[in-house]
Amino acid sequence: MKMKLQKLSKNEKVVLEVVKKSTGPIKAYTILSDVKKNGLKAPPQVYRALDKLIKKGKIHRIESKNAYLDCQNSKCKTSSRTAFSICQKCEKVTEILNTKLSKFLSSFKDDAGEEYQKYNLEFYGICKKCKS
Amino acid sequence: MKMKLQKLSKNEKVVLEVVKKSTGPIKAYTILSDVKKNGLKAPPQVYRALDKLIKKGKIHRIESKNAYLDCQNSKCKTSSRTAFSICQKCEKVTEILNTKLSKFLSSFKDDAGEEYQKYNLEFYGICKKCKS
DNA sequence: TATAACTTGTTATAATATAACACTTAAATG
DNA sequence: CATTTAAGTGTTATATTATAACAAGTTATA
Repeated sequence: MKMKLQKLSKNEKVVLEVVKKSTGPIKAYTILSDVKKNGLKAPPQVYRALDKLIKKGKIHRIESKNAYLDCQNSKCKTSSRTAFSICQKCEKVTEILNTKLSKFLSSFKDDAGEEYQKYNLEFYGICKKCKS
Repeated sequence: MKMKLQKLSKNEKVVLEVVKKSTGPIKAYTILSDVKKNGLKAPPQVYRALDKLIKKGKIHRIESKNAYLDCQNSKCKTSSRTAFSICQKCEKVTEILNTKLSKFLSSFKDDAGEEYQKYNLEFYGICKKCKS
């Protein structure tokens, strides 16, 4: 399966750095206020970069939080199959990299016998830290 | 496991009817314009009803679409464990009710050994109709 | 009937995201 | 290497989605 080089543009690099250095999922407008020192000024600049970074597998979007998270998987080439655990107390989000899970979901057939190339799974619970 | 009666208020009934008669996921402001003939006028009235309906297991929120869908599962008492298939072409959304899937996910343990009471899974693909 | 819990109505505004257009830079092609 | 095509950028304005805050009405029930 061929892969594009996925080189990053200037704005994409700037945005990715901000997402990377965030300790958790970060919101688009938080990114925007942060990258203003790099000369970026308007929402479309951030959203465009985020969209590309997602397509290039560098970050993920946490749908239930409208927030963006650095991809923790060094082997993550695409953003097509994602799973996360989300703490409902401290809001911590962790990417789940679990072969058994991804195999199960990738080969899952619905009642019509269809498989899916792409999925997003979000687990909600209380993380170990918050439990103790 | 005890269950509240889950009686619906006036606004909740009105909003639920609109969601039910929609052929697919429906957006909050589409609901709003529809329920104006029932006297509802402002977003909070709709959003409040939607939130309650979700809690009562009557509807689901499709996170990646910011849209709301009638629950197809007659036994659906809570909205805590959901799975959907989403056609990327025609946008059709179908709730997946599959025991093997729900059992797998309900008993899934992450690397820290934690299980989760709640999850939302969204599969993306091309539906049978769009394929043919 | 008092009172608590829930529900509603309303205005305003916050938060998230995209359209559209002009312009610049990089890459691919002959 | 000149051309032209594609990708990226900057900018303004606006669309879309959602909530805060508060006043008042309704229902359940102690």
